[in-house]
Amino acid sequence: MTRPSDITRDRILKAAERLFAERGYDATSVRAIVARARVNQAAINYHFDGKEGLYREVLRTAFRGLTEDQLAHADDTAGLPREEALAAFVRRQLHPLSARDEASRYMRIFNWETVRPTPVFRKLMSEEAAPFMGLTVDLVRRFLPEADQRSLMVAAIWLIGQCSVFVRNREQLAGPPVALELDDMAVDWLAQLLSRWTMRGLGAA
Amino acid sequence: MTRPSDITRDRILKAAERLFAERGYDATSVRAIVARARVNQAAINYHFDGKEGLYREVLRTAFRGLTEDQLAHADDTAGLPREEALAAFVRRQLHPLSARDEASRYMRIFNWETVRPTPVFRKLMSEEAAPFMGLTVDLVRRFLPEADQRSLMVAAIWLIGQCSVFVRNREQLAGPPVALELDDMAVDWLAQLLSRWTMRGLGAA
DNA sequence: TCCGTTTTCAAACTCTCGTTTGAAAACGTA
DNA sequence: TACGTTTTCAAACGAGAGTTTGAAAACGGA
Repeated sequence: MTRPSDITRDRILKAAERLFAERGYDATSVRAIVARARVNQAAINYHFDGKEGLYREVLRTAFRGLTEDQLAHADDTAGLPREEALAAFVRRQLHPLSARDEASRYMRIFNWETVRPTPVFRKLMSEEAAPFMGLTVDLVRRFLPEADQRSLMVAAIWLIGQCSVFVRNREQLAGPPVALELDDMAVDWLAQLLSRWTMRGLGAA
Repeated sequence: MTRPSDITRDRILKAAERLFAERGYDATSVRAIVARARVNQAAINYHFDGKEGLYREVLRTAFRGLTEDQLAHADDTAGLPREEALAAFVRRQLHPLSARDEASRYMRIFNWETVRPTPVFRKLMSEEAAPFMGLTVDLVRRFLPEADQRSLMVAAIWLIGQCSVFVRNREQLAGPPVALELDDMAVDWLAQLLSRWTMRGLGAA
């Protein structure tokens, strides 16, 4: 494997991932991508059938990367008491805060999409978000056993939203007027705080 | 006042506000703006010294409009019991869900900025967001009278984040796999749900 | 009314974008 | 080695972007 052509493909993907995360789809030019990847300009059209096709590929990678972490632990948490399962879920959702890795970039790509979703993203979302949403709904159901489906859905989004506001706005929150510096220890502290408030909110002791 | 030239200026501002809110800065062309405003293409450069100057002006308007809107209700809520004050705050934060008015557009322009803040926006934010944050911190302090400043800050962001996740992602949440349709009645129901969970989370009965 | 200023206008300019092209190079297999 | 295929490459294309231009029109005080 790893034929020369695959190397080119990979370099493009890596460069595109970084640039899309940093500037968004529109503001990222094909020329900027090929310059960073040090490949020819026509390579994107050859390997990905255009800029949009490349973006689709990057989005897929990002989505898998973000959700597989939670999905991989789905079985573990199912065996835990609901309080511990929730705490673990929150801690994992906050993970991009304590690591400047792929997950942070993936999150950033998603941020661009939340304001005005591209058709590519909409499709991906409607096709592949179900497992993750299901997992989250299952979790909140353990606290709201009698709630209807719509309430469970809202509770799941509520839970996700509480975490994502910190992840999304980390950079801004670091500055005035909030000045919230989040080192690794602070992230653990934050996770505990959020877990406690969420559990109490959903009616646990 | 309202000389003919001011009318042109105003038409451009109104059209730009709508288009920037809808599509963001990059994806909005000056040709689209002048078409909607029904003015000549050169008018933007004449009156605002270019697209960027126009955006700066729109951003200023948006910021003023939003902060005035939020802070105008600060006095009302100060007199209410903390539970009612919180409910009113949540309902107010969810307002863009049920109205397509100026405030919703302003919020949307801000959403664009949270992904990749322009220098103009950063400055505006660090200088003028303090009153709104202060208001929110005051509100959560009524539930956490003994908490330190950092916890209060986190609680304030937590509160804001719970609401904004529904506002920001309204379009996506309407589709699969969530399929959360939010008409006016549903927004009221959602506001009640969020208020209740938040209050319990922060330790109120 | 007259005249200098302000404002509008259609057209063109320059730049960057994503994509296409056709040939050259590299590759894999017999 | 020889040959068909895959992959790379430099160059150019057409579309759309923001801006500039210079003249025409509208305005406003004397």
